[in-house]
Amino acid sequence: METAKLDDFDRAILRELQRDGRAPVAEIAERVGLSPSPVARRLRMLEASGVIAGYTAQVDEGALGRGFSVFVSVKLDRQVDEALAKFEAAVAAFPEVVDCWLMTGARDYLLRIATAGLPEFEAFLVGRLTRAPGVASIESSIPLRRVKGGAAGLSCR
Amino acid sequence: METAKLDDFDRAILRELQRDGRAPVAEIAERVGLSPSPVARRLRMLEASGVIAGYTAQVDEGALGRGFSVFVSVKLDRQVDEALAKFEAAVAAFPEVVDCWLMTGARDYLLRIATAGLPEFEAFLVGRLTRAPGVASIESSIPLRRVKGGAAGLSCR
DNA sequence: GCTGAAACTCATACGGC
DNA sequence: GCCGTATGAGTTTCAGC
Repeated sequence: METAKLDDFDRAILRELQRDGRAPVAEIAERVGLSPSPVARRLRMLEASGVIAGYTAQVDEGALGRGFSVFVSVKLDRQVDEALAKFEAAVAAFPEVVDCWLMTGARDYLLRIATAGLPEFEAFLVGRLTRAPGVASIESSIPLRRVKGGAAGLSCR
Repeated sequence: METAKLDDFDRAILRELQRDGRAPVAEIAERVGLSPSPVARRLRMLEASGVIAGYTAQVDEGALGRGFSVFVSVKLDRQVDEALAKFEAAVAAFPEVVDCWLMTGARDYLLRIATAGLPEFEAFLVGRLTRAPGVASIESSIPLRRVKGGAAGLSCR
């Protein structure tokens, strides 16, 4: 897969699809100023090249019993490859972990945990996350409210 | 809008749509064990009640020139309503800010900034973010790699 | 509330420019 | 590489259970 060069039409199509991932080709075509055929062809190109990784419904986290988020930074007891791989495998298997980044600096990982509420978060923290392989210490930060985000670049204009 | 109660079929439909937001109704119907008609009706209900906030294409951040992320925590000089509102309005207008949370604790906001690279991040930081209304101090943390996430709950099983 | 069929909209392929 | 048309797939509506 090669990183294809995108022209203004491609970027316009991507913007429309970020705004509405189920938008019909005909509607996208009208908004970007093209007929449906080239839009469909560009779409297949964007999907095949990996620029569009997929499509997803933005489901309200509260409706799925995951309306309460906590940011957790994790430090491992060792930072060798195998230790990272084991911890990451554990994280991948926890549905409560909705986001996870390997960091530079004092903390090794930054995670966002989504559960139904504080009691459920506590149960996950002490029952599962602290027992994940290699975990040395954990710090939790509780957000009050999401100001922006959810879909990458959704509110960009 | 009332928080509707969801049954197992609704949750199955939501799971399918998180996995593939453009999945045809007929395909969803087959996977959840229903005929297309009730799936279409439930879908409209889920959209109308806000359980499905929308649909979006998962666009590769690198392809849009935003492949480099930095986490930034921000402290304001005051925490009264008007100060928060002004800062949040500024944040909403910055396309580089892809995620923003109002936090409890020592720092007021946690942001994820996405730019093309470190020089572009520096330009955004000193030229725009530090000049946003009310900003007192900023701390940056640079991630090495995203381990999990992107679409809420995508890797949940 | 689900099923199945009919009407309609939308997506894909092809010929022409 | 785009436009316009034709064909087939997918969506939506409605009668019946």
